[in-house]
Amino acid sequence: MEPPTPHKRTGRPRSAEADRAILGATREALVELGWGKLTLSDVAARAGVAKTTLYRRWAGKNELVVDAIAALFEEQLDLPDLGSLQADIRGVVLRFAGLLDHPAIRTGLMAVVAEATHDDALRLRIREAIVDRQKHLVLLGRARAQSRGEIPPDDTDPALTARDADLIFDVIAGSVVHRVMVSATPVDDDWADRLALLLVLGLSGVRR
Amino acid sequence: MEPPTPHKRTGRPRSAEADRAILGATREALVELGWGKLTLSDVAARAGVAKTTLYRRWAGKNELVVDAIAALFEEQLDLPDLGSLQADIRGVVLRFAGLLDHPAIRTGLMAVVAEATHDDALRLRIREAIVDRQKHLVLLGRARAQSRGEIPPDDTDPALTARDADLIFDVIAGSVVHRVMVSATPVDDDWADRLALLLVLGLSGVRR
Amino acid sequence: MEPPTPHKRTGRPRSAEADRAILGATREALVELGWGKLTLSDVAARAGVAKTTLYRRWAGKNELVVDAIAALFEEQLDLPDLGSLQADIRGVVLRFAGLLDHPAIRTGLMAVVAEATHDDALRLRIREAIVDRQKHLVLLGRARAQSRGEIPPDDTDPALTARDADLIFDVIAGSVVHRVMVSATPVDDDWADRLALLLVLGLSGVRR
Amino acid sequence: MEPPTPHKRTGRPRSAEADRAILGATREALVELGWGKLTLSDVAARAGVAKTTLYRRWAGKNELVVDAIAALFEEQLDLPDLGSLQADIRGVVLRFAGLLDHPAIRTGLMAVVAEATHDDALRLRIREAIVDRQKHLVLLGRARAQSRGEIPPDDTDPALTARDADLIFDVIAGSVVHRVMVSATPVDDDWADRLALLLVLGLSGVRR
DNA sequence: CCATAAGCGAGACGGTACGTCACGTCTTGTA
DNA sequence: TACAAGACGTGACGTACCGTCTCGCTTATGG
Repeated sequence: MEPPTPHKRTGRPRSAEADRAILGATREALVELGWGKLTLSDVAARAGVAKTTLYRRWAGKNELVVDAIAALFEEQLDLPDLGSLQADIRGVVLRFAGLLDHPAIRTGLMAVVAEATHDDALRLRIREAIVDRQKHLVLLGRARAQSRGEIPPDDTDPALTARDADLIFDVIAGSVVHRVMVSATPVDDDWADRLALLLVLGLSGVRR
Repeated sequence: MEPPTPHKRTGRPRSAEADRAILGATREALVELGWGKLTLSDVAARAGVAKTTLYRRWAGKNELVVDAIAALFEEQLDLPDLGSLQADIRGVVLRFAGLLDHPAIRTGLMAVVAEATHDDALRLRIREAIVDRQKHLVLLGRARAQSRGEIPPDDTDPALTARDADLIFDVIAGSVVHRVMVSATPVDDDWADRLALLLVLGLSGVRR
Repeated sequence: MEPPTPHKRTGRPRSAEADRAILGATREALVELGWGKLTLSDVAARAGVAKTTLYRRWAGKNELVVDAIAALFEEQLDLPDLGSLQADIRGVVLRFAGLLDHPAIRTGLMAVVAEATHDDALRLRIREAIVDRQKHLVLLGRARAQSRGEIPPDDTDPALTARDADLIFDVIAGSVVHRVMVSATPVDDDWADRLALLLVLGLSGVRR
Repeated sequence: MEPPTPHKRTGRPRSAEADRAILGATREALVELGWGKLTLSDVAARAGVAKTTLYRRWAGKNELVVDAIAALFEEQLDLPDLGSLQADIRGVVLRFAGLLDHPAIRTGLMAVVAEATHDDALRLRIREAIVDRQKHLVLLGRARAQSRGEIPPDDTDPALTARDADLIFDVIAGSVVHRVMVSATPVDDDWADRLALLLVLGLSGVRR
């Protein structure tokens, strides 16, 4: 969440307060207006900040929204120990779905992902700011399950380990997003249950 | 693909050639520029058509882009019988990933999905034009697996049946989309294999 | 005064009304605000016209102000026959000074001349729009004086003729401008009288 | 040239070097960019000085540029005795035109004059720093001509005397400036000759 | 068979937001 | 206290697209 464009040592330092206000105003505007109607002028006005201050820190709408959303992910997603692998998966699914319940997050996230299909720098930024930070949840869940004896200990080959984590991550995140965005059906306890069960059963043998 | 706004009989008829040129130009521009930078003036120029001609047929950017993308999904996917449930899943995963390999489809699909997050009519249109056409594959695959004896016959409750099909559909489609769009890693044979295995194992017990 | 950038035959024609409104608004704003505070956005607003319409016709503030002032010169400067060469000169001096009495014209004219010292295109535009159109007054005045027998008929060499006209023009215009701008003393009847007398006497022998 | 805003004794003294660098950079930028495009940030950068240093000494663009230009007019013009009134006039015309040959003087002088049209303090400053210093040449020239017997001795009324000197000054200076700035034609020997002749002849009778 | 009614290209129009620039002020750390 | 550096709020800039609106012209049908 710190300013993405760091600066030299000299001169007046950038206001950290401004950063906070801007990201907050961005989320607020995103909720009220949605991606399409959100304008940087409006964000600046809401944050009580000059437009130039905003452009000094972010290159454009995409970058700003990525950071604004990333901050939400940061604070919203964690993985409380619910006692079993299935319960842990169920928990993270519901939590993720809860995030996507905010219309602004839903819209903003999809919009930047869409833009990222033809903007590699943007895709990289999304990866760093949002995706990679959540992937550790998968690793954490697996470690817990191993310590509980629910799944066998790690492969000796770390490449295989990472490969499997990536698969699980794509399945969990992708399923939830597709459910919410495309099927446009809410993620309820029952659905989360069944997805968690599917994964727990499947995981038992996915390693070859 | 015919003009969505039909017109009276009299006067000079609308040029069908223009419709084709506009939709083609839209897809082309979408790939090059993405949703955000795509402008209707540019589309008109590419199509060799006046802006008025374009606005006579479509109400705005959303409608135009959805139509342009929907045309790409006209033909239904099919599901050749590959001998086992796992092979069938693997097949449909690779086939779907193949679709997303086209830049026009990748960019366009994400763009309209993003837009649909705050446009219910648009979401409905996507459902009808794109999603529902593919969902029958899940049902077909299950029927085959049942006839092979790989999974037990249908629940007596058709609601439960539909519920499960929806889950599978969200998992398959969502995982592939997330892999391609967010993780930005190609879907290869190995990944498809592992996803199919995960599902086959998981399906054995997901029914309660 | 017609649009400086002519256009093709096709498409919607430019509004002549807009041109009139813009030039009028420019003069009005020039009077109220002066050159420095005059903004094109404000001019557009006064004229009830979009900023784009303004930029479609003029490249910038300088060009616009030149045209706005030129129109004033056009309508204000003429040369009524006052019966003698001295009276005619006196008349044009007072008339020119009257123009420079408007603070906005004074400011605007000097500002564009100052800018023109390092902008050849602008200098050319000033020449064409303002200076050259007034120079004919010198020729007209001379012709009248010759027909009255106050000065001898033209040289047979037209180059010499033009050379002399240029000298007279620089002296009259320059003296008035210097009096008003630099000496900051009003041009009154007495001063005009004495300048006219100086010139009439001087002209009697300036030709060699 | 000393800092117009004097300061207290205590603390670090202001750098005289900075003053020189700033005024030099201002003249340089004025020639390159003209009044309109000249920016104080740019001047500061050229002078290797911070903007604060600049604003500590001058209140704004106007004040800075006037000081920068005034320094060029420090040394007074003189008037060598060339043997006749006409030759003396010719000499001062060429000398003044020579001054306007420097691009910095040409541009800067016009710029401050333009600015002075709506800034009385600025006009006063120009009068004191530039104009009045040159006006004594007119008086000197007249005295010489009188001692040569070329023109009659002074009026008994000193007001009339000053009045005539002002007229001559406006005519000479104004004509040269108009020739150089507006007509954008160089002042050559021939033009100076003819202007001087015009004045000598005219002066013979301008007194009433 | 030609009048009517639309379609069409071109491009101007009133808007709105953009992203940039310079202004003049301020807040740092260093001299 | 001066100074270099540079962030800050402000406000105009000139541009880009939006969706609408004339224009003058073309192309089908139907009275």
